[in-house]
This record gives sequence, C-alpha cells and structure tokens, in this order.
Amino acid sequence: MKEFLKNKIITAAKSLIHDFDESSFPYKIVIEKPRIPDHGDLTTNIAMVLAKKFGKPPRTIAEDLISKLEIDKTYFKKIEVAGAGFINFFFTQKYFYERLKEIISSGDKFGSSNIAKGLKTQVEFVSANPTGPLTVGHGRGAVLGDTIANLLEWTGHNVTREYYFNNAGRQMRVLGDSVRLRYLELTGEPIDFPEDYYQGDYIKDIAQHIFEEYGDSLKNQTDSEFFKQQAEKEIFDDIKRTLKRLDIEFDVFFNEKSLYDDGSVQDVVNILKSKNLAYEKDGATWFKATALGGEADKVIIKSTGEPTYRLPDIAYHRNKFQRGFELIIDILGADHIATYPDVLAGLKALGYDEKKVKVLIHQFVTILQNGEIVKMSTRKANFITLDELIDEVGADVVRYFFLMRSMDSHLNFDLNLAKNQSEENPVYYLQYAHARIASIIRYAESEGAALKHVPNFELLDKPEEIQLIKQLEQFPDIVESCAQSYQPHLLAEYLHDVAGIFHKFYHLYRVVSDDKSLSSARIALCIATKTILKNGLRILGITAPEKM
RNA sequence: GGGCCCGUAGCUCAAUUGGACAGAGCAUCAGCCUUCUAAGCUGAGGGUUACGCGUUCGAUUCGCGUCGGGCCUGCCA
Repeated sequence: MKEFLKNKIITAAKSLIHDFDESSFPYKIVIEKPRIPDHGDLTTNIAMVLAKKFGKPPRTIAEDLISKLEIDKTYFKKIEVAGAGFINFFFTQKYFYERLKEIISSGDKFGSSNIAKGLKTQVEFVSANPTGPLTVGHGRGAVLGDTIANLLEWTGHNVTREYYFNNAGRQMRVLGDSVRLRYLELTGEPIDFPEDYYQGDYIKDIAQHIFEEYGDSLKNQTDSEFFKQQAEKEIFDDIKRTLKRLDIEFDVFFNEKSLYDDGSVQDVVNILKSKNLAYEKDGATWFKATALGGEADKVIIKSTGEPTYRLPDIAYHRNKFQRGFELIIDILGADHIATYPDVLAGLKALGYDEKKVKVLIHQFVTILQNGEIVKMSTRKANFITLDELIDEVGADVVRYFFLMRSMDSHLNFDLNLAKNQSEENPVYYLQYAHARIASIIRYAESEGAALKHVPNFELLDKPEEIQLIKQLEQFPDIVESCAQSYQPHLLAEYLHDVAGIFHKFYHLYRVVSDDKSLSSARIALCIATKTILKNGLRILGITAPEKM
C-alpha cells in the first residue's frame, strides 16, 4: 500500500514539476503511519519538503498535489491537508476488511516474506570459549542473535547460525590446570590453588566426575591436556544444554584451530605481506592498519611467534566470505568493541567488501542483587549463570527481558525484582492475551458458534474493532523493518500493543453472543489476533500458551 | 588523553530512525468479576527529554561544547 501510494504521489508531483527528482531534495520524502490515529492511516511530508524549492507555502502545495492525485475511491475514504502541510490519507473500512481476510487465510505464514530472496546469511553469536558456564551477559547476545536470525528467516534470508570458539589458547590451558589441581585435591594430595585459576565450583564438579571414573589412576599425570579435554567436553555440553533451554540451536560450531590446520592463518599473513600491508618490527609481525585509515598499526604475530587474536579473527571472516555468505552478522558484547575495526580493515586489505559484515554490539547487562552491582568474571566465579537465571524466572521471561530493550541500552537486571515480580512480568501480558483468545475460541466451539461460513466483516464497525484490525494489519511491515534494522525490541513493543488493544476490545464487547453473524465475525477477529500474537511470539522464541 | 554506548516520569525502559500532543510496565491512589480467562480493564497523579549553542518548516532523534555513568584503548581473548 505504501509503495502504491508513493508512486501515485510522485506521479502527481511530476505533473506539477517537470524536473522532479527525488534525490535532489535536501530532506527525505517519507510515507509512514502517523503516531496519532486522528492523523490518518498514512501520511506524507512531501509538501513540506517541496515548499522551499517551490517558493509556496506547504499547505498550498499539498492542495495542488491532492487535486492531481488519481486514486481509487474504494480504498480511500478521505485525503486531507493538516498541520504544517502533512497530507493525511484515510483508508476505507473495506480495505481493512480485506487485510483481515488475508491474515486469516495466510495463518502461520502471515508476516513472512521473501524480500531477501534467499540471501545467504550468517549470524554468528554467543561464541564464548568453553571455559565455564554461560553468564547472564552471554544470554543477551544469545537471545538477540537467535531472534535476529529468526527475523531474517521470516524475511527470506537463508540463515546459518554459527558459534565460533577457541579451545587452544592460554585460557584453556589454565582451565586444564585448574581441573587437574582439583582432581589432585580429591585424591588427597595437598594443593595450593592459585588465585588466577578458575575458581568456580563447576571445576570441582568436573574433577569429581573424572575422579569417579578413573579413581586416582591419573594422579601422576603432569600434563593437563586430558583434563582440559574433559573440561571442554563437559562445559560445552553444559553450554549447549543451556542454549537448548532457550530454544537456541546452532547449525555450525566453528573451531579457531581449524584455521591453523588448513593454513588459512598463514595465508592471510602471506597475502598481507605480498600486498605490502604487513611488516616485521621488533621481532613481531605488524598489520599496516594505518595504510587503510586505521589509527595505528597492529601486531598480528607476537615476537614469541604466537598470533594475536586479530589474525585468526581476520582469517575466520575471510573464511566466511569464502563459504559464500552474502550477509555476515556478528553479534558482540560491548567489550569487543575495539576488535572489530581491525577485522574489517583486514578484510578490506584482503580485497573483500567489508560492508557485507554487520557488527551489532549490544551493551552490557548489569546484575543487581540486593541493590548491589555484581561484577561479572568467569575466572573469579562471581557471575550469575544463565542457567540459574532460567531456573529463577523461566526461559520465556529471560528471552523477553533481553528482547524488550534496544541492544544499545545498558540493561539493569535486578535479580530480586525478577524473582519477586516474575508473575507480573510483561511477557505474561502477551501470553495471557493469546491464552485468553484460545479460551474464547474453545468456548465458541462448545457453543457451536465457531466459524462455519465466511463471516460478514462489515459487522466489525466498532472503533475498537477497527483499531484492532489496523494494528494487526501492520505486522508484515513491522517484521520487515525489525529485520532490516536488526531491532527485535520493536516487535516486542508492537506485540504488547496488539495485546493491549485486544484486552480493551474484550472488555467492551462480547465475542460469543446470540447474534450468530456478529459472533462469527468477532471470532474471526479473535482468530486473526491470535495468529499475529502466535507468529510474533514465535519470532521472539517465546511460547504462545493455549491455557494459563 | 583517544574511541564507542548511554543520560527521557520515583524505578526499569520506549518513541515508527527528523514529524504533529514524548509513551508503556512497575510503584502510589480510586473504581470494575452471578455472562467468553481479573496474569485483565477504566481513571488519577507524575516530564524544562542532563545542560548550553547550532542546523531545520519541525529536534528526544542530527552537529559542536559542558557535566555525569558504562565499556574499550596490550606483543591478553
């Protein structure tokens, strides 16, 4: 509808100005749904934008434009000039009834589209190394990543969910040593547990499992490799289990080590050197980031011969391009903010279009417990695990909590509040609306009043009914814009509004009554609302219960 | 010192990406269940959008500056 109208308006504008060229205007011409319902169903600012060029008042231009518009009266009730020169369009109810019919016939698929035409897309998220359980901080990235992937799937992207990890670094060596020490402790050896080892109880659990299986037969093993491998396996299983509870599954787990094994890392170094974008200094190898507009050159291989994280990261992203991904999305926490410019510069240096990589940074989650900020560190084990959080409030609440805010706002998670008020959590507002509709439909069926024939939508003429249809009708636009801007929280807000308008409708009017035709029209409206809530919640990864 | 994010109601956060009168939840107060789910609905109070200047027909949104908070800023990942 938007596109249709835009073409009409531009045609009208062209008949007024010969050399009409949209791109020549200083401000953007937009057609959008106004915030305030009184301002119509769609509105445009075109008259204001044209005013300066024309040297006429916006309102006059608006009048002229309207007189030139050729528009079908069956879908447009009224077109008016308002405010500073907005042109407001009012649709007929007939238009909305047709949209309602479409929602019902499309059902589970309503809101999905093929806009991206199968664009090969990768979403990389979580990517926590297996050194400990996922924290609440990881949770935000996990839920955001999965939901953005859902949104992209709904808009026709061919999505691969990928988890990148490194099990070869110093962190992992320390992990193995930590487990070995705890194991020795169990065999009765006196130990001195260093402060910078992993302090968490989960280390003791892993050691306990090893002890149960092997007794003290590994007592004299000085190499920690075995312990490391056991720890990695157990921790990874744990991570996957936690993600599964949030309904998150990955298509690919990509190990950094494979980039060394297949020579990719060395390739990158060679290519950079051949392009004269890498050089040796002080025994280290440097990436000449300054040649590409970077602030300073960066070390990619230390004088010890060990690469810094930048090098494999660049090799990894090169690998993503080599696998043919056309859109590459990285979801990172704010602590990684400094790393991605180097990676992008590296890709550019290798000749890839770094604009295909979208780096989405989400801000931190601050945990408040008893009114105090809990500082998070896996090493010190003073973190709240994601698992514990799910235990406390449930997966639906966790997902909704992380999705209801924009990713660049710092998030305060008050644990006491989340526990105490979990029953008043806003997610229940949405789920309750869905369950309530399910209940109404069950009741209608038991009364034999269910949808038997094509309902007469014209009977839905109450303001709240129209308002509800208008709200539902926007769902595809919302999905599309959320996907395009990578902002799931807008969908959460939208669904909250849907639920609110429905609840209001419910309290004002009876759905199932003696009036059979009216009942069946209203049941249809309920079914459409349920469809939107269900589809929306599915994208957010939140269950839509039939009963509560 | 430099970079990124943030500052909006008592608290936690929105605001269709520059639109018309800045909105929700929680908290507070007052109402609504013998009829389809009261995890709901209706109403009230609560704001100089941190502050200043600028761009614009129009600024919570863009630019510059000041103040305040978080995160980065390593030959750690």
